[in-house]
Amino acid sequence: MPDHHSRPAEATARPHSHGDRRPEAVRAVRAMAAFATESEMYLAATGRDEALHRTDLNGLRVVMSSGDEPVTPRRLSQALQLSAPATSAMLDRLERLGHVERRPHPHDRRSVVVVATDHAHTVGASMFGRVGARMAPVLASRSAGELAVIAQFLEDAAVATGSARADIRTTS
Amino acid sequence: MPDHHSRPAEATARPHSHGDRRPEAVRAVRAMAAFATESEMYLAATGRDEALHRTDLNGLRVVMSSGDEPVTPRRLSQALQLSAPATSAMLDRLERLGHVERRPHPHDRRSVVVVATDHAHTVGASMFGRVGARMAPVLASRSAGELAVIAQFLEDAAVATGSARADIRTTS
DNA sequence: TCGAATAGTTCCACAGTCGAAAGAGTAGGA
DNA sequence: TCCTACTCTTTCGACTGTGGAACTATTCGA
Repeated sequence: MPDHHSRPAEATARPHSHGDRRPEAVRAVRAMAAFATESEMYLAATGRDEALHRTDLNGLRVVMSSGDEPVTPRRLSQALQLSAPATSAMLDRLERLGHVERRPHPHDRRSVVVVATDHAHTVGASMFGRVGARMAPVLASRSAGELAVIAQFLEDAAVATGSARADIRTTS
Repeated sequence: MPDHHSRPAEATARPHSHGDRRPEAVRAVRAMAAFATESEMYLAATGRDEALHRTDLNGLRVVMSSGDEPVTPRRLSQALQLSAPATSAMLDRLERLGHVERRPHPHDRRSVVVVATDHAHTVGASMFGRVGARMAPVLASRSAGELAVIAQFLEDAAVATGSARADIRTTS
């Protein structure tokens, strides 16, 4: 997605109302784009390192962050915006590599419950640990107050991005 | 990539030195993961909307944000971590859809220079405009001082993520 | 009880990636 | 100046991920 360097970005960053033209806002938007791009490239690189496709990594993320809530193929399909066959194929790959197990659903015999294995947790630890190590000084050098501002902003930005994605469906 | 909900994340967020265990830091890391995930999903959704693969969108981003520097297939290949044939195929797709043009390189006849068309700028404007509209109130509600803190943090976080990606190559 | 709907999997066609190879061009050293 | 090694891009072919259609098993409500 183009950042503020490109023509259309600057021309259309304020489609309905006047956008925020403060230089701090421009810099923040550019920084968000750069961070999003680096995150995507890190995902792709770790995927190559672990022989996992991007979809597989995202699937693991959903399974591993579901808490006590059982994860079914249906739920994964919705969370990842994948078709049913693609979700099945992804689970085939993760199962073959020993990252997940399909278990019978406790009260719906059409379905299965997907659980992550210890191997998956090891891989996740390695991935998160690597970026966590590099991120530690970035976090440590900020005060609690600054981190709270940053966190709140990113939460709001995530919601806004999700709304923009929903806008695509309603305008198509 | 697993966020803090998962076991390995918490267990390994401090691989060498003690990580930042302040609740504000935990919240910030989680917010970064959520924002990165939403950004990736927005990219995928707009890609589907415009019949453009994720690689194509990233390619356009590189072409459109290159300023005066000529973009060659070689440079695109490096920026996107794609093989030469994959870069060629991507340019084929973008050219066929009228988003880019391949022009003769001014002083290296082996190469070409890739330029974005007005059509590409229109698409970029639409994509950025949509998310820009949703992001506008998020930016407008922050002071210049807050935005400066946020931007600096995300720039540092992007560098840290890039370093983590480089770490993959050296430890593999 | 039965029919409609749901859940997941399989089959198959399409599309994106990369290794190998080929052709054209460049650069540097003898 | 010329030749060799290297570079750049594209093409070919094999592999892999996605999604539509179809199938099977199961669930649920009339």
